[in-house]
Amino acid sequence: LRGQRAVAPELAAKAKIAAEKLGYSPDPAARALASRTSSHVAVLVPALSNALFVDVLEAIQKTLRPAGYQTLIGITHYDPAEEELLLREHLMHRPAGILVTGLDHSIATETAIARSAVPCVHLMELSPDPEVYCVGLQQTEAAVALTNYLLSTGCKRIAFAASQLDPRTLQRLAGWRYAMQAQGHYLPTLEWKDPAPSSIALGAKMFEQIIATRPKLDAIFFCNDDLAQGALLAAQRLQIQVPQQVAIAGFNDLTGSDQVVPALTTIRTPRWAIGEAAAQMLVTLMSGKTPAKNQIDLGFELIKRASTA
Amino acid sequence: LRGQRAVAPELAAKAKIAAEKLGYSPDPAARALASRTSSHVAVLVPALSNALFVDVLEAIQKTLRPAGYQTLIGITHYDPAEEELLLREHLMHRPAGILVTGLDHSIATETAIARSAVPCVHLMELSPDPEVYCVGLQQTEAAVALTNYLLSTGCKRIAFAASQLDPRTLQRLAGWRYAMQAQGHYLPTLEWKDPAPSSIALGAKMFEQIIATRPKLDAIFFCNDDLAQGALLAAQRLQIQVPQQVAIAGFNDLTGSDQVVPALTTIRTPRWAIGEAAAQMLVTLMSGKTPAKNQIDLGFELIKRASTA
DNA sequence: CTGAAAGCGCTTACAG
DNA sequence: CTGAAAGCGCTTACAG
Repeated sequence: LRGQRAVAPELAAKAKIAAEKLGYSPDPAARALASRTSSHVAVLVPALSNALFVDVLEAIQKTLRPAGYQTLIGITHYDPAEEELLLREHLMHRPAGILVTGLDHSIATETAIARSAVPCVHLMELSPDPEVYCVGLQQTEAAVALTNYLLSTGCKRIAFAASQLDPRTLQRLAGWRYAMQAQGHYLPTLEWKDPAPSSIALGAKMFEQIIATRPKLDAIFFCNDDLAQGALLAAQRLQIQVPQQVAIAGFNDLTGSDQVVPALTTIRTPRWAIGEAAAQMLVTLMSGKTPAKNQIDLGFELIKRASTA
Repeated sequence: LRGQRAVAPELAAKAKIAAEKLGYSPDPAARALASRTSSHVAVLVPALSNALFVDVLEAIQKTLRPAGYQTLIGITHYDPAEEELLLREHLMHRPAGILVTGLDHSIATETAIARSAVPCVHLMELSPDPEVYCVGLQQTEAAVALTNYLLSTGCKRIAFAASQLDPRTLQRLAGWRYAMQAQGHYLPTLEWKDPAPSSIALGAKMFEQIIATRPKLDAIFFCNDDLAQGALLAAQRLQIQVPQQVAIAGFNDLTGSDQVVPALTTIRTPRWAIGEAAAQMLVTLMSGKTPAKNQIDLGFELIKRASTA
């Protein structure tokens, strides 16, 4: 009835009809107990308040559901300890697969995944280890590309404003730093860090602080679009012309970034494609097959808009 | 070991120690099979692109996880047919409880829930039927309150701009209509409807269309904050003064609404409290108890900001 | 208050 | 290619 066994076709058809008639539906619990694996996939993301992950999740579900898997979403709040706890809880339920964000996890998380032998694909980043399954983009390179673009428009004093300070933000910081150093424009005082979660309100606050402290900046590169959107609003309140007085750029091309005034220069990240490809790779792994590649780099796109010269 | 049975305490302690030593962890699949119920709760929300539901979900998970339940999130995309399909899939897994958004569901959805005998709590709205478990607010009344406030500031020609046209949006439309009719200011031409999902970009587009068609409006009441935020940006591009030329109001008090220029007048909805209270009510029901009340009205708050006079 | 048996509804070897 | 038995790891009555 599951199409697993070589059965005479008429017999299978008869069984199917009988099943229909009786309204039979298989019990996932019994199946899970007998087969020692469930149809659940645990997905661990840092936060849904970052619209980025909403899009990733949407793409994951769209791919996993037709393949017969249920998605269990865990929100780690960017906290490795919470991630570890969530993972333990999910592992108890013997998921068929795991999708985790990024590559930086606690040792306990890493070993728990490895020991469980549950297939696992990493989202958003690319690992130097070719054995690790991951789908993402070169965060560092994307930041280099954006910084180089800002430099090419004549900006020299380009600040980097980081919030949350999660691994991907720090990779972008490294990319900015690399590009700035390459042109001899790097200064430690151009780095702004705030561990608070990114939001429009935080972006506004950071912009006010940065402008108050360093009034002669050419540009500010925010690690996420919501911060940059907030900065644009703060600039409007302070009557600071963007990009004439200071250029502003973001990262991710979130919703609204094409609407703000001026429209935001940013890096578009292929989050739907990442979610879909990662889910697809996991489906392959869960069915016992080997994916064509262990790593998929989906790239990024520099979006030039009016918030930079 | 589960603390269900009356057991001599020393014996229980001994068992506990042995369990620790052996690294015992119960198998949820076996438990589900034997007890005919799982520890899963299915949560059906329309979309995660509306930040409102991200907050509701966060509160639900925060309440359900410590109680030992796993959350299975289903996204219906505001489509009753998709909701029905999702619910069927979830019901197959015999969830311990269900949380659904709103009260308008397909007949098949309603009967499937009823037949399953799985406890179910409805989110966001309040039912006229006292038997139905629900936690939410009076959407209609909230819209009346906001409209009356706009009227009290001297606005007469107040348009209502609706997107998505889901049940809650239509309730708000009804509230606006009621308040406008009460003052004799209602005109059918003041109603603007767009079935597309609400977003900042759609709000900008709607604002441009409305202004082009009806240049002499006093105010526009958008059914959701993201639309209103987009409208504010469009007004800025068109150099239309808010609220001097036209006042703008939204609904939900989403993130950023306090930051936009001018800050947005809106209705703050208690979404975290709704998620928490609904999850709590469901936990009570799942443990076989009767909740204190079947319906919880968590109210709303009128937030007066600079986008209205 | 405690132990041991039966059974939940499947899947997986194992015979035929 | 097909049928029937054993067993997955729990919970739930049922004896003692």
